[in-house]
This record gives sequence, structure tokens and C-alpha cells, in this order.
Amino acid sequence: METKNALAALAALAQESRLAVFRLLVQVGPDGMVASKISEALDMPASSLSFHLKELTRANLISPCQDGRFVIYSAQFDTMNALLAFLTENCCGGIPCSPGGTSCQPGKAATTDC
Amino acid sequence: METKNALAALAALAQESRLAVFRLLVQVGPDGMVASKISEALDMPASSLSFHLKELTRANLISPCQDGRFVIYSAQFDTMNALLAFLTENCCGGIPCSPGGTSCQPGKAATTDC
DNA sequence: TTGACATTTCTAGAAAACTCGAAATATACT
DNA sequence: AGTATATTTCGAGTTTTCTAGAAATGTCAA
Repeated sequence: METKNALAALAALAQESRLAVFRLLVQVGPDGMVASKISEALDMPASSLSFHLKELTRANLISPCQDGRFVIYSAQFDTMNALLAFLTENCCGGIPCSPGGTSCQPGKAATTDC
Repeated sequence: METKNALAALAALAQESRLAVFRLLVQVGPDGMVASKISEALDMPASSLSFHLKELTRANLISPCQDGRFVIYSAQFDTMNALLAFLTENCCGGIPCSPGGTSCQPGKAATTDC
């Protein structure tokens, strides 16, 4: 993932309403949820929700699927995982941290008093 | 990690200069880097850098360590890992995804055509 | 204590993001 | 065609964030 994509994803998630939407869709899983259902679940006006859904879509964190009059949104797990990888990229100068590779657990602190 | 903390961390990272600072500190590792060195490395005015360092500190993503005239900043890996965990929390309705637990890889897409 | 350097705070202007009602668009049903 | 429902776009006002120079604060070294 490139920096500009990571920035877009982070900016998309750095907003209360959008984070709530994203988390809802992550928890719901691949089947996703219809826009009006999200609006209802989070008690958000349709126009506001639409604004935020567009942001999340633009960042590729969710994707829409037209189903007649309805639009089903679902989380894009690939993008999420790419973002997690980006954030821990080259952690600690390339020294392997934890086995998984997606989290960083350096061995010791730099100074004794900070 | 609570939602408000995650929001603070995401907002802190969702900015070009701050993301660059954070990534630099992640790559440098636990020993951290002096503010002036960061300023030089990223070619950023001291006052602007200070503004961003404060944001990152407030979000607990980095922490300062006074060393005489200097201030050494280093990444807070714990907070980073907590954020990663938060983002994948209850992924897919609690169904285990990948072994690590920090990434989510649902088995199949919801629909055949989206 | 004087001078040099490191960092933060103050300030104000510029730019970007958020909210949500109203209107527009699109699809479905009869 | 006409009506109902789902969703998006538009518009305008409000709030927040970013930038960076100038001034202030704090530390060291001679």
C-alpha cells in the first residue's frame, strides 16, 4: 500500500460516524448491510450517512453493491489488512518483531528513565 | 482500547506530516529520535513539527523524553498494537478469521457478482 | 551571566471537513 | 403512468485543522 492510500484510509476512519460505520460492517462480515439499515442502526440522517459512505468507499475500505433499489455495503478486508501492514512496515528498522509480522513488540526500552 | 482513543490515534495518523513522523519513529525503533533531527529528516519548520508532535503525543502514539536541551521522541508500540487490535475487533461477528487474530480474512464474498 | 541552541507557545489567516434539509435521481410495484 | 421507497447530490452555514513566523521558555557551556 502506498502512503497516499494509507492516508486516505486513515482519514476515512478518523471520524466518529465513519469509524462506527466501518466497525459495524467489519462485525457484520462479508455479507454487508443495506444503507438504510446502517442509517437505522447508527441513527444517522440518510444524507449524512451517504456522505460518509462515499468517503469510506473512496478510501476502498468498503464497497457498494447495487441490489435493486438497495445498496449493500460491505467491508473491504483486503484494504484493512494492507493498512495494518503499512502501519507496521519496517518496524524497528527491519528487525523482526513478533512472529505474525503485523504487530511490533520491540525487546526493550531505549532509556532507563523515560 | 476505547473508541475515543482509537479516534484520537487515527486522527493523529491521518495527516501527511504526522504519518511521516510516526513512520520514521517506528522504523527507528525504541531508541527514538531527537526533535531537531526529525525536523531535518522531514524538512519541516520546527514550529510545525512541534504542533504535530504534540498531536501524536496526545494520541499516545509517541512519547517524549527530555534529555537536556533535547527532546527524544519514540514510538509507543503498545498503542499502535492496541489500535490494530481495535480495528479488527469482532471481525466477522466473532468468527475466527486468521490465526494471528490481528488480521481478518473472511472465507468468501457475500454475492457472486459484487 | 552571556550567548547559542532546542523546543514550544502564540497568533492569525487559509483551507478543509462536517452536518443535514431539500431537491434530484433511480428503482419497484400496481 | 403514478406512487412509494432508497439513495445520492446540492447548498450553505459552522467548526475544525493546518501552516509557519515571531516571540517566549528552557538548557547548556564558557
